[in-house]
Amino acid sequence: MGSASPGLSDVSPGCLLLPPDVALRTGVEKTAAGVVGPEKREWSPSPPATPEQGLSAFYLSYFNMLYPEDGNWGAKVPVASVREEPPEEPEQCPVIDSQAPGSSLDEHSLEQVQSMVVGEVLKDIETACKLLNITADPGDWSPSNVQKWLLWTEHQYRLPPAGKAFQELGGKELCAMSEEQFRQRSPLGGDVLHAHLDIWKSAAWMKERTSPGAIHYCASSSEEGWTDSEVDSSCSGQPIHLWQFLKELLLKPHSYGRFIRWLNKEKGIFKIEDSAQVARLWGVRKNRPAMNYDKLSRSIRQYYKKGIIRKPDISQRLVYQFVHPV
DNA sequence: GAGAAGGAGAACA
DNA sequence: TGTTCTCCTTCTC
Repeated sequence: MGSASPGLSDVSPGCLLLPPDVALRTGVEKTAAGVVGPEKREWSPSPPATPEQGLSAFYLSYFNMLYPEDGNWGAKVPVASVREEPPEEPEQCPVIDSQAPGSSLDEHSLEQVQSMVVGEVLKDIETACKLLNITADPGDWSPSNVQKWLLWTEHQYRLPPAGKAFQELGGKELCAMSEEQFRQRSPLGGDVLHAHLDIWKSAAWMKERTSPGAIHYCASSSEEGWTDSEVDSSCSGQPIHLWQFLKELLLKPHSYGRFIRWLNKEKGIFKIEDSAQVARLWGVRKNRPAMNYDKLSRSIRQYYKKGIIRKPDISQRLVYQFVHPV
């Protein structure tokens, strides 16, 4: 446990997860593969039909739409960023043309970009898997997993609730549905849900291709001071504890730093910046839609007696401390 | 008013 | 049985 999934090892560990804040900031128009919004595009991700059809290009196009104006991206990749998409050609999956006149992408840097993009998409899904405690392959989902994924995706992209429309559907049934069927069940967000499911299916497909065997995400997200073995519960089959969940969020500052962050990592002191969001995430994780911070904090306080969490010496609101930080 | 603290009982694996 | 959820009251900031 705690090792990076095969096929991801060549990916830069730099965290550029699909952060909820990005999703929330940009809305669905940036995500869902551009299938919604005023500039609706008809691009719907599907796994490459042939090995020659590069997966990297597939994910790169996904990334293009995910972060079309992410200024930091250019700084992270020391090469020319992904080619600007022309306003037209909505039917085509954009392909990077490293030979294009004026392009400063050489083959090496292109590979760097491609591998990073693929890695980030997979890490993104991996994060959701861990938080929701579901497998990466939608085909394996139970109806309850499907509901979790729906709840998650709806929140991420501010879609209208569609859980009831997909009730009793397992992953296999879900995967077999066309975009039109998604739209019929959820007229307002069905296309987005379908696009996202497509991305998950593609990722699972690729994962299977690159690493024969079971798909399981037990990725390393280790940052000094905390070890995955004590935090990553999602692969153990054991129900996750709240304190583990909090550590998981703390380990993903790029994704959840707006909600919860370290004040003093060495001492294990952290602050819940957005109590409602943390409670909501916990509720999604535990399938408790009625979860709120009042209840979550009560659970945290139960840890006082157990010596897992305590209030710091200088007590502050929304600030807690892990008794054994390492 | 929001958060903290803690009692008490229920639910669940 | 242990853990977490839920509801509640009281107190503090």
